[in-house]
Amino acid sequence: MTRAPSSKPYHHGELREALVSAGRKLLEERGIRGFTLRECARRASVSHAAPAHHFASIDDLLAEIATRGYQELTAAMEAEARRAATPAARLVAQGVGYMAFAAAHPVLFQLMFGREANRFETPGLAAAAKSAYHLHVVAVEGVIPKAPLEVKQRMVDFAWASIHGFITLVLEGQIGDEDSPRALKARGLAMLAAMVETVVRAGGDP
Amino acid sequence: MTRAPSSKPYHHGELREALVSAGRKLLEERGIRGFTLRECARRASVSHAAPAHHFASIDDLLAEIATRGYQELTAAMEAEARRAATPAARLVAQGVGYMAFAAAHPVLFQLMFGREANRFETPGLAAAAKSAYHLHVVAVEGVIPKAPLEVKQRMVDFAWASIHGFITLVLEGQIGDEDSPRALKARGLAMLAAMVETVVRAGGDP
DNA sequence: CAAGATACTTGTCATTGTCTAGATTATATG
DNA sequence: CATATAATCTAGACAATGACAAGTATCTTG
Repeated sequence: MTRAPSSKPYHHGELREALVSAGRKLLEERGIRGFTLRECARRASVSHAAPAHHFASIDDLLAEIATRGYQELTAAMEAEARRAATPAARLVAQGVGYMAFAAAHPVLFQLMFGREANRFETPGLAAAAKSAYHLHVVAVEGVIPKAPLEVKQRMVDFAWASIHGFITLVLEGQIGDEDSPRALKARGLAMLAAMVETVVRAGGDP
Repeated sequence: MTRAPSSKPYHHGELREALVSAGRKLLEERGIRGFTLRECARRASVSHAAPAHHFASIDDLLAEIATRGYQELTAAMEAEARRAATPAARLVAQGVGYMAFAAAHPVLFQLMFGREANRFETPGLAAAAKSAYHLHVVAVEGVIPKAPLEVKQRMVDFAWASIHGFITLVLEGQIGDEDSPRALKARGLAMLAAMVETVVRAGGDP
């Protein structure tokens, strides 16, 4: 199918993918401000103007990278969730998946949830973000299926905010900067436990 | 005291302050990626190389702007907290102040809690961030003074994460993008109420 | 095989951060 | 007060960047 290029063919063949992949690495290495189109092109072994045929602008490439990020985040949450036996365990597990993804790809995560990627609004980006969001909704509904809709919505806000806030503060060094990785994980799990307890109570009280 | 410059004196007089002030406006206008030193210089009516005498690099200026941001955030939280009658009300009020500040200065807030400002580590930046953090500690301790230290610490994590996560998701458009400002504020308050209830319960149970 | 579309290169432009050298003003020392 | 010295600013230069234009090579389709 795809022939192995002997020397250097004029057509790259999979330049779009190569740019996304190189860009992702570059992003983690140098941060958002250090991200450049030309360096992506260099790493893909093409000229500096080649990317223009696949991405309208640097923001377009960033949006694509962010989109992939949302897809991976969703997959990471789902993978953890599958191991959970109860709805409450699933909510915790998704939180663990969420945090683990963010910790593994801190700059990508910041790109996804910063305002930079959204400057170039792609339908794919919105859809990918939506499906990650949907996982939170499903997990919370599993825990409090009989609660009124408004309570459910508020608890989705609450669950997501706790998870997202905690890992964001950790990544920025505001929380647990002096803790061992082990201790930090315990802090995260304690946070998730408190969150789930709140959700359970909100559904089971009345 | 400070004479009003008739035409254009060679020395600006307060260039450092002018750069910080101009930079802050520029930041909100164009986002982090659109922030440039030369535009700051232009807005302060000096040459492009003038800022170098006050800031070692563009990251240094960004760090200074972030530092001011933390100081203002602290002040905003304290101002709200002063109106609160009970410890629980204070915890909520500080959360309101936190969110209001973030909503009023979204890009500055993103700078403060992104990884960009921290690339250039200033002692002032760390101190300013610390004192904002300290307010959360004090507020939580007020609500559950008799709880064990570890519970307190976990609840500080929890409270801060909830507040920070919620407003971050709002700013990014992930939460409440279709709500009216009024409805969104209600969602925020509901979130804070759920958070405070959890903190109270964590302290009063045993 | 021809013709046109696609993928890529080279060259260019204004703009950027940072550096060096020089000009101007403030301050301190005698 | 005079003058040396430091602080502040300007002007010019450099490599790097994002974007655009124009040309070249390869693929595809008729």
